[in-house]
Amino acid sequence: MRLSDSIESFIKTLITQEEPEVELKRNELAEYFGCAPSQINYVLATRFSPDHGYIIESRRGGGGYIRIVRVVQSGSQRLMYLANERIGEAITEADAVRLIHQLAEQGFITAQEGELMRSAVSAQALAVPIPESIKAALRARTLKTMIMTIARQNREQGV
Amino acid sequence: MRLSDSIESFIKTLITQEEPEVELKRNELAEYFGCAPSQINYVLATRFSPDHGYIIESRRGGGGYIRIVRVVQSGSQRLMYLANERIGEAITEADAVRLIHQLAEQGFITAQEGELMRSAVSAQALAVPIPESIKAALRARTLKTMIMTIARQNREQGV
DNA sequence: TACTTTTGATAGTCAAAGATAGTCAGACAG
DNA sequence: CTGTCTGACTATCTTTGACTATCAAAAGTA
Repeated sequence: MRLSDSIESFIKTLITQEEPEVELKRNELAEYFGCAPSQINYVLATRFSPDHGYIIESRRGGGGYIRIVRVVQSGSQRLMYLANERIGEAITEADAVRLIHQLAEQGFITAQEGELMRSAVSAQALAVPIPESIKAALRARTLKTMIMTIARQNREQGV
Repeated sequence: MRLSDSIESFIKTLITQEEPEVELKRNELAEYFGCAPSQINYVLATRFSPDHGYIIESRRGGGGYIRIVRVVQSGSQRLMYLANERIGEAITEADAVRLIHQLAEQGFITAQEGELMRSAVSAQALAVPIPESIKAALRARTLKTMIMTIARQNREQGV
């Protein structure tokens, strides 16, 4: 069994129905598995990304931590579909606007939140000197991260 | 745990709705927490700055003190100030988080909208291969655009 | 008395050390 | 070739201590 898989499973046993978030020390976890600390980052990046339905928060320095939050039930469906199939690795502004509109129509977000999301992926926000391909990737990641945040809020409110 | 957080909480329990200011002795507080007096300054600088919505007044010498006052500002002028002066051409994630927190505290946005904004400028959203300098510029533009959107919403609602 | 100096009590600043986490290029394994 | 893993380097956050600045009151002085 691959190390990454073990770490992944381990973390997943810590995340339960009642408590869908864990807080870890990167160094402790690395020591527990006898691996380089950066290995933890690799696992987080490849198995706990927004694409997988997770949000990561962390802090450096004394008392630092990594918090892993599961925002959607495995196979919870509609949002994951939107995130993975509809958005993918890149998305145009026009498609993003359409998607946001649907989210609002389906009651996932309020009109105000929709406008905020639209601002975040607008040409104006992305008006920095980088290739359009990178902008499309940024739009995708930003949208997905925002959608995961919404999902998390909904979950916390029992929606 | 983290000393700074304890001190921060302690001070915040002393500041209430009815009494938005406290007066403290730096040395007494330091002794209470068993730390170096300069630790208090660190907490004030990182958690009670004007950016956090507080003003500090103090006096040295015999009978010296530190007074912490929570300030409440409002109006869309404030939003413009934040967008133009406070953000500039680039901003770090940490600064962005502080600013968003302040927007929420001052009632411009809901806590949920704040989290949405946070996610839009999070490391996770910006995890594409571009230099940190570009990311800082993107954060700045994204934040400004979102703030302008909020300002417009407020106007339309006559806030 | 009126003015100046000294002293003790505070608070402020800053740089260094300590404690974490993040990034990325390259080695490695299947 | 792809995905995994590591290590060196970087970034960020916290804590401390030595040194500095300020103030009020007491003491000294004319």
